[in-house]
Amino acid sequence: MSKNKDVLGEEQSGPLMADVARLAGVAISTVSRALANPGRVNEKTRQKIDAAAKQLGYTPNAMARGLRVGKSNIIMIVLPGSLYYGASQVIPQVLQSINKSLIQGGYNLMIANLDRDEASERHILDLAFGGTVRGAIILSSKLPEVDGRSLASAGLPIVSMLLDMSEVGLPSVVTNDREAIREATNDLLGLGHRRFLYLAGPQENYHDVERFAGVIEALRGAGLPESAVVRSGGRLDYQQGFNIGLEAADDFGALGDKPTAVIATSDDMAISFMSRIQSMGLKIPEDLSIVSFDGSPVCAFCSPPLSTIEQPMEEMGQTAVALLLSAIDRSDKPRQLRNVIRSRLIVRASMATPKA
Amino acid sequence: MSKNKDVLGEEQSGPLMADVARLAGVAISTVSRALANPGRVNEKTRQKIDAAAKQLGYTPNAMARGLRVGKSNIIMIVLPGSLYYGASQVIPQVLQSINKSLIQGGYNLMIANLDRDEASERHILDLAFGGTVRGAIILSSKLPEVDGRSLASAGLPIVSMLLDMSEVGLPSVVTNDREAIREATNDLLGLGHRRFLYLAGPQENYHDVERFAGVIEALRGAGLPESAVVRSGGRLDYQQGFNIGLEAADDFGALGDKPTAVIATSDDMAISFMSRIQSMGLKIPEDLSIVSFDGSPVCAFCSPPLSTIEQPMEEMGQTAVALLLSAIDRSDKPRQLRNVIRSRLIVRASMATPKA
DNA sequence: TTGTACGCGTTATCAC
DNA sequence: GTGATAACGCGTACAA
Repeated sequence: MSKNKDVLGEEQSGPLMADVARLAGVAISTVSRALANPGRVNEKTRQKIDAAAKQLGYTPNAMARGLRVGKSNIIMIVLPGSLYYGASQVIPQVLQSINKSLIQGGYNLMIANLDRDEASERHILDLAFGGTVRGAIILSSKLPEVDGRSLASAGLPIVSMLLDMSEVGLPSVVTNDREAIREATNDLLGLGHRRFLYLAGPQENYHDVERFAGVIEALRGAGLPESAVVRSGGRLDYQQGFNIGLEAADDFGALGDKPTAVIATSDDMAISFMSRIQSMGLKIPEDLSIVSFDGSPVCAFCSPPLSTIEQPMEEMGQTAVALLLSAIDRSDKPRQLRNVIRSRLIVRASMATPKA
Repeated sequence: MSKNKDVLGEEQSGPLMADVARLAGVAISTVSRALANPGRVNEKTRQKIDAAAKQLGYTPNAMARGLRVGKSNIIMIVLPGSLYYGASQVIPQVLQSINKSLIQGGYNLMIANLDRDEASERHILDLAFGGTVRGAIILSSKLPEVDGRSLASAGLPIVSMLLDMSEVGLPSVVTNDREAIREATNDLLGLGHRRFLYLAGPQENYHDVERFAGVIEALRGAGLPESAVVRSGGRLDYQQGFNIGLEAADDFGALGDKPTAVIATSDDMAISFMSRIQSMGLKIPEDLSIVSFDGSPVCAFCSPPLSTIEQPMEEMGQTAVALLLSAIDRSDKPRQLRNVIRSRLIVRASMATPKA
């Protein structure tokens, strides 16, 4: 029985299963079955029930169902605050891709921000332990852990995206950063470059390690020493990639033996770096070649157009969701924890043969 | 009693209120009170209960509470698919700002995509009528409506953001688009520009109308006819702002009496437009001045740096949440439906006096 | 195939 | 101030 009261100011509550049952002339449980397992009910009664439900505009109550079956249909995505910064377009792409895949599977997406304060950790843990969410996709290297509660021990399926956490047992969807940047470096070597500047991200994290390793591997392959690359950036307190690029440009100006090619770990850094470098009178790519990471659409419209390594966010999101849902449905462990999605170098005019 | 079974493969379920009650030696209802209304319980027993809860790592079940009190603590944000495109950085900023404000109020944020298909509408309606969400913030001009169910009649507090929907009774948080673009146009007039190109957004929507009106108002103020501005863009099927800019640049090339200033309704359009215009041999700002909308950080690093009208997304998000929560708590109507947050023109080198 | 009865975990209403 | 008890709306054994 709908609790609708005609008194204004009262909470409205839509039609209940009981209302549908009464209108269709059947028991509540029959309605329940007709809606959930349409197969286990007489075709004729099912039609009666469907008609009644439609007539009343009935919508099942998700919380009541969730409580009863002991499961929610909400997945949370854990976003570190630092990811929000910059032009990388990563967040919208990831969210749209993941949400789309989730909805097809009957799930909803909830956002959880993981900042550096304990409150945000506690909040995420409440979501996990309070039964609000059924699984999590994390884009953070650190799992929330407060007061003995830990996201890892919440009994919740978790999939890591962007960061490889297969070593701690989490299914992970990552790109082949190291390989991609190695190939990009090889391209630069092939053009004749012998001295490099590497713009590190804000943290000594997985990506930084992998990407720098890719550069080193390429150098080794060409018989060059590690000293052929100079590191810049990597400041923990800089979240805006743009700032890193500016600082790095200043660093570059102060450098003695100048590199002829720059490898940036994000498009933001590359864009602001290039801007300042050009205002210092240097020409791209004549004086300096640049390649970066992220694949932001805006790179195509820089002057000169910027070479960048595109990360297939759409596919990563789909894969992450697929892994998560399979972990939820059949609780079997995935065959391989580490799932690599290949990224792709988009070559543009910012790379050329060195002048001297 | 926690249903933990030591059998592997069984669903884990954390400690219940009953477990806390037993450990503290009190009744379940007392635990409930101690946690919800700490004032209405003896200080000493409250401490016992808190200790027991902490020891067990108890987290209240959100669905059970929601079912009982008939309210959820989830807010949904309705994002139109078209908003995801481009470099405008609008989505991440909005999400972060809104989520932060919501969490402070004890709410969580759920994402709902509104595409052009009926399925996405139905999905949003299920969320609303199924009791999953307690309120909605919409960034879409159209409210989902399928099979007689309509989001407007879901009995759910709704706040519109970016788009002014005060005319249909929805509290709205908008920027002063028209005024801001009028002032920007005035600045261009002051520099000596008399002929303009206006790059319209993908739809004849609220923003387009407002912004174009701002241009016209400025022209009128200067005694110029409406024909002083040429419209370009505004194609419905183009979602990527970058493409609009490219098309518009081609349109510009074919134009007879060439404008000397461009007003773009998004940074994406302006960036790609400028890129192609420059590759056609024209110089910015000598041959053509440009100003655009969005305030993307990347504009500062274009060549030349791009003047843009910054929309204070952070403040808009906070205001939207404040409106929504006040509508939830005290169900009184807000004094004013239309809430205007002032945007701000950031002047950069892309604007100058016309050559001829 | 359909109906009856109970329980999911919590909060609110009542007595005590 | 505290404890027993009845809901909240739905799913699912079990019986019919």
